[in-house]
Amino acid sequence: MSTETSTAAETNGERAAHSDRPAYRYDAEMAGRIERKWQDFWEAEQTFRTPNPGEPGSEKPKYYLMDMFPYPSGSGLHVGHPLGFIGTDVLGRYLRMTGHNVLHPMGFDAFGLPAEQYAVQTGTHPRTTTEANIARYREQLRQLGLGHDPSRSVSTTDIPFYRWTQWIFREIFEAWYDTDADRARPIAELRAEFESGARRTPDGRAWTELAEGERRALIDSYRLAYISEAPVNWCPGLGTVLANEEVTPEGRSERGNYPVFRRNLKQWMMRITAYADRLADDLDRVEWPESVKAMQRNWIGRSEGASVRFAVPGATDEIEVFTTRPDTLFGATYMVLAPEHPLVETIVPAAWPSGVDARWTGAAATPAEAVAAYRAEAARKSELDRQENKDKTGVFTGAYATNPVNGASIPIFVADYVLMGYGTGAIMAVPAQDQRDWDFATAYGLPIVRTVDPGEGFDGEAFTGDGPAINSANDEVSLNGLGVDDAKRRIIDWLAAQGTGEGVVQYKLRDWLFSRQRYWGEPFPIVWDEHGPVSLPEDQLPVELPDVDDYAPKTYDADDADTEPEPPLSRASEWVNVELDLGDGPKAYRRETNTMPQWAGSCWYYLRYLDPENSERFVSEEAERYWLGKDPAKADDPGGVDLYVGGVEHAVLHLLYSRFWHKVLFDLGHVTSEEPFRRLFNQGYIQAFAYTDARGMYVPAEEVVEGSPAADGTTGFTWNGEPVTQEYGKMGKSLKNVVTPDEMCARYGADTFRLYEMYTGPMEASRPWSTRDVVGPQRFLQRVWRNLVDENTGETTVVDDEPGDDVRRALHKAVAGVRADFPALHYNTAAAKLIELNNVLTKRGTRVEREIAESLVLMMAPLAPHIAEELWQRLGHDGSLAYASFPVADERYLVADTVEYPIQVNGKVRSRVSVPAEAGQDEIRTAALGDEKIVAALDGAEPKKVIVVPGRLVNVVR
RNA sequence: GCCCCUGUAGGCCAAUCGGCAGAGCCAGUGCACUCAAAAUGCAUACAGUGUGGGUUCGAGUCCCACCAGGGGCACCA
Repeated sequence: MSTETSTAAETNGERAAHSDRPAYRYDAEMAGRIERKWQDFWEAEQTFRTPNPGEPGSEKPKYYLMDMFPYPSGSGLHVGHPLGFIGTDVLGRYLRMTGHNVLHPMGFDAFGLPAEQYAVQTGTHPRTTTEANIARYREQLRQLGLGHDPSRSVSTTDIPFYRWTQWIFREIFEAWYDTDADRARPIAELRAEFESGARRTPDGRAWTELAEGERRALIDSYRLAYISEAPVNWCPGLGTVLANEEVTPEGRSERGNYPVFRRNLKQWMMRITAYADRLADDLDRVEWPESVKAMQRNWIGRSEGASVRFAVPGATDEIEVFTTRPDTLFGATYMVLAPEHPLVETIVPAAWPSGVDARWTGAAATPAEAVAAYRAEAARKSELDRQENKDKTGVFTGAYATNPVNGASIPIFVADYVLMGYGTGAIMAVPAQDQRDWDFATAYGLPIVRTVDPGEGFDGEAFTGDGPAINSANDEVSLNGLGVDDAKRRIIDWLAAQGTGEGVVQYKLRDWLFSRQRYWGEPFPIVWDEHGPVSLPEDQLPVELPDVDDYAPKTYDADDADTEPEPPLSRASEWVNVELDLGDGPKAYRRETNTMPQWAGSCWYYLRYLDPENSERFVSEEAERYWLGKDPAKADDPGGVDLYVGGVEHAVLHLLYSRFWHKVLFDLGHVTSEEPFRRLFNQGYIQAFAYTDARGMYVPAEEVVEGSPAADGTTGFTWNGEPVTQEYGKMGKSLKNVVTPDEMCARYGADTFRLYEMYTGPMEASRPWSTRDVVGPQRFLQRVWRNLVDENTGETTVVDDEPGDDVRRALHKAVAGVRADFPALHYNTAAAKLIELNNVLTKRGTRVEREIAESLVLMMAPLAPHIAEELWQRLGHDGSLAYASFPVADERYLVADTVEYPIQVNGKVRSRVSVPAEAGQDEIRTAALGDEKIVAALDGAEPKKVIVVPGRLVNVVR
């Protein structure tokens, strides 16, 4: 604030110097007083306390409105953050005034790395930092006048909250996916099936023959939350595994720049892949932006194809491939295994076949050497290297496979363009119909056989389009002449009959890595005994985070890949080693020392808002059914939050994880809805200009002066006289372009700030922040105030006269428009209509009639609630207008007596005529053709055609 | 490379079913008020809708191609 050159200083200076300003002018100071007054009032009166089913008020139609909750960061909010929050608040306030029981809660996604890092540096407990940040956020949000129900605010770090996060984890752990019933079921039912013999064990032994350890391992292999050896990003220098996003393209940690290694480590996984089909299919049942649905479908990556087995003469194992183009099998001229494929080792012969192509051997003496060298090279490359370098490389294994459709002997290569992580890690290569295979075949001199006719004049390489099959017949089956889809069906049938393949569905979606070696997260409700993990019974929850001396995981020599993660909790040995009675008498256990990822709390917080105090259940059945239940009036409605607003950055992960958890809870009978969020809306972002000087350093954006563009192409922006370069993008501390809501509230008031944010564009549009434009909305509020209140006395100037028809028309036009705009989230146009109405009143210059004044105040209340409440009170009403009835348009004032029709001749407006509103088409036509300018334009000619659009225009074609 | 979104006045944005390109805000200009300025009020200029085709009586709106900006995916067999 010390370097302030802004108008805030000017404003304050002026006020001091000009005490002749009217005492009751609506300025920032007045706005501030009004805003604090009404915020206190709403809090004291519990205006926004929302009734649950059974309580008075719950008989109204309900509406569950929700924002994606924020992470309370140490730097607080900037003006971009509350855009969505204000948008939902406007809708909530509008819906309350139109008779709805609106639930609009707010909470905090408060586990996370920054608080933990701060703790590592300073020794401050993350809870201390987190709670301080939350308090700051609450203040910042409160001053914006958001109508949240404060009694429902939750934080994921609250122990009563994460108790239920643990409970849900336990439910997931204690469940398995029954693929026959296509739903999750309790694990006890699976165990019962094994015990009774209804379900057979994989090796056919009876349940009673299995040792306890074998039984446990078998059951554990079915669980929806399970332990797996998974390849993860292990960073010894930081002592933790990292998410993919936390690894740089160079294969180093984003934080600290330490080497990161792909290593198989034991981690907790969630079996989200069991839900792949339902997660993809149910996207058709929700009202979400198509782009987000597309991203989720893409992420799930369902593709239908066939699994085909190729025999390898001399080897015991077959090679199984996945292909989406089984119709091209006759064109498969070689095979490729991923470098990590386990069969690589077993099929490699001792020596090269005679006459092997020199390009295939990698100049190695034996296939084993060639393959070993290639695999070592591939292992060195990071995943990104492999993706960036699209030149096809590979090496021959020395072995051949037999194409099941024609018995052809085809060479088997190892190449890193085939990924172990997708399909079976092996492909049949069809260069004629796949560009990647074409590229490889060309480089290594492999044959190319077209099996789809690309048609006359095709001069491309691989042909991936549809066309009749050619060269595709054996003694038993012929695909020749069939289109791609028919050919696929026929060959799959044939493969199935032969026992060499069948139709299958593949997904890109992988199971979800769920454990982190961090302190500031939810502990797992899991202990370990000699056989594996055991969930704690419900009555032993929550498992609270222990206090520790050191919040950091154990770190190692940065290059020592062969180290093991040691989470901070593992050193809390008194907490880790416990004696518990889990039903079989007291026994020693070790606690799970990983913690859950930050996504865990956000997976279900929308459920806790419904019933935040419940200590018996994560949410009561009644509350869930009332707020989230399926709407029987809508076909195939999945239920869920009525409107969920947030940024697109959560398009996949958060929204997919939540949907997964919700479906598990549905399957287990804990909720009645099938989807968490019935309707999703992505708000745009407030962006900002930033400026750099000649050295590329950011300069304070607020102090940059805009000049006129110079002839040499420079933009004319200067800072301290120095030319600077303008950039456009995010708002951030390091970019020196942050504007905070606190500043805006101080300089203009919260209502002006709210109105500005809602007014500058539609909710879904991103747009630049422009402080100088904020005066527009402020002037509007000032004019409304001045139209209704005497600036010198503060008394209302409203009169009880009957308004004239002209004003009534303007009013009802605004009412009708605003009633359409608010529910559609078109706040920018709603505000424009209110400004228009107020401009009519201003221009008229007379005292405003009560009927008009009250309607205007009610209509602006969702956007600018504090000033509206204040005016409502000054107009003589007691209490809040939060539940007052929103004005209804009267049809009588929406129709005009006469309509002015523009008359076009050949599409160009030539004249206008006024016609009574109830005139029929013939009358309008006659009036138009009788108009003297039109008569002149026609010049005696008979019009070819006359188009009359009722209520719109007339077009005469000559 | 593939997919999605967006291009309207100096800036931000409006424009029901294809029907008069302008609702509103900022900045600009002029005037009033003022000793003056600020604030306030009043009045105003400014684009033919990214480009090129097409469909139509009529296109910002529909279709095709291209350009620019933003986003997503990217050897997924």
